[in-house]
Amino acid sequence: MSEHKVISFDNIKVACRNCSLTSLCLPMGLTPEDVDQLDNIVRRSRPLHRGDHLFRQGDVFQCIYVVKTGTVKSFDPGEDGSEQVLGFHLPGEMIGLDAIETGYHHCSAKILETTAVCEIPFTRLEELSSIIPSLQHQMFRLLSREIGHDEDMLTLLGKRNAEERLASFLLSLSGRFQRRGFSPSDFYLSMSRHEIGNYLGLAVETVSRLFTRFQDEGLLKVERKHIQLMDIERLKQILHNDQGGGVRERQIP
Amino acid sequence: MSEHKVISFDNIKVACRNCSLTSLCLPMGLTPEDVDQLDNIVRRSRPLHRGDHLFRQGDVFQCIYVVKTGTVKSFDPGEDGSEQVLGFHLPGEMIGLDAIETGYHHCSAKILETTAVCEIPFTRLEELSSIIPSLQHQMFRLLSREIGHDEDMLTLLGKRNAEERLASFLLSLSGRFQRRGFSPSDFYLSMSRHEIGNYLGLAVETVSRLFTRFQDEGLLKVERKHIQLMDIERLKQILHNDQGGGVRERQIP
DNA sequence: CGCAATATTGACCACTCTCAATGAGGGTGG
DNA sequence: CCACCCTCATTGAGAGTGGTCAATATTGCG
Repeated sequence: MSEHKVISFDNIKVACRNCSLTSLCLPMGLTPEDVDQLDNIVRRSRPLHRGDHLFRQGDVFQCIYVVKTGTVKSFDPGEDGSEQVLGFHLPGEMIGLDAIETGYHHCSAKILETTAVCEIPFTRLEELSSIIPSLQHQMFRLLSREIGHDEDMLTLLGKRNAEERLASFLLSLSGRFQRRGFSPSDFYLSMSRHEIGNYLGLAVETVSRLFTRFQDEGLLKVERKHIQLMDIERLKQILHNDQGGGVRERQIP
Repeated sequence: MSEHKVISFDNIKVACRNCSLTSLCLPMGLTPEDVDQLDNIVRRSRPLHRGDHLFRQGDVFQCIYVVKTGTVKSFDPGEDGSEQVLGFHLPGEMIGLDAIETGYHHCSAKILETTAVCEIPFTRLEELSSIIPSLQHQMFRLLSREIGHDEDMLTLLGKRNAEERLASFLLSLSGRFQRRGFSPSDFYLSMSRHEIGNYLGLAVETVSRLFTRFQDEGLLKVERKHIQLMDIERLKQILHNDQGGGVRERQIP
């Protein structure tokens, strides 16, 4: 029966299975029956278009979202309109986990390119998690992963210079594309330079200059949104460059 | 029976109840019986001393820790010894949530001043969460809160200048002390200037200079570790100061 | 086709870091 | 109990990364 669904042409089911599989099920020992149960509570939304809001900060929290296709950015709109981009979400990635605590969305989420998402009503997901221990475990893992990722970003913003930040960003994208079966070295950016800079704590101009410099140094080719990483190894070297260089930052006794 | 424990002089039980209450139970509708069950799996560790490691990055993950008294700092030691301080944990706060994903600690944790913690074996906590839906919900909330807090830190590091960062840091401490019944305007820092700077993405010298400046401006009095906030309102104003000042950062269309 | 948004590039400047020297505590051992 | 040392904190001077302002492509959209 589970098999039936996988090979069926019931697009909605298959689509949802895809999202949930990627983020929720694949890594853990969920039985096919469990997956079916999960599938049953997952809803696929209408296609969303660039500029649409998936939700806004302060909205009542009802669903976790999983990107199926497209890209979503999450951001803190700030009290006065000064955004802070918190993340770019590619297919298979979840959005809205920060809303569980208060029941209201802690950040906003906006569509960067035509996107399909799966909606998972959180209350039902909780109910199911109580019944299926491995699903509960998987949920804990997902939340924990988010924390770990945010901590990595804190290190990026707290310790790395502009060059290292952009290299890290590109390599992150590269890896995420690769894991999803796309080219790790040839892709299109769905976000603007402005959004990249905002995300990395840099000015637009700095991002632009760095792209130019990276290109001049043969690290990549860039033409607007189109990126080709020519030397991934050297990009990785940038990350592990001068970390030990600063004697003073060596350690906190 | 639950009442009995509360008024008993079984210090260990009471101690553990205190931790679990603060972080795990208070905000949610756990019944006294649920709390008892939780108490039964919570262990109180021996007192730890300054410099001790609670755990190290890469250690096998077994327990969530809740600070009972004292202060703990969590940090990413970095591959070469360049630390990134990720947080300072006061009584009632949890440590180790980022380890759930992989089963290995994602960061290290070190004692800043003599500290007592409660250990909560995570496997048993998971088992209990399956049985007690409101505990599961509370766990999801705790993890979500951590994500939200990290996101706030990303905004701090990505958008705020040195002055705003230190003001935000002091106000955060102030609020957390107040919530625990201590003075919000008169407290001792358990971390060094170096650690504060590291946490805020600033050099030690910058932190030191800012303390001096804040004192000169009458915002606070500082003498080594002893801080007295003299004008909390003005400190808060610093946070909401020039955010709208930059026209260019107004919004991302 | 033309306007608006986006991106690139240059010049300048400022915030913060780095380097360096001094002072103040805190702990240890004589 | 004091001297010594080591770490931590403070302060000053100078430098540099990256931000700001501004002008000019370039693109995309109505």
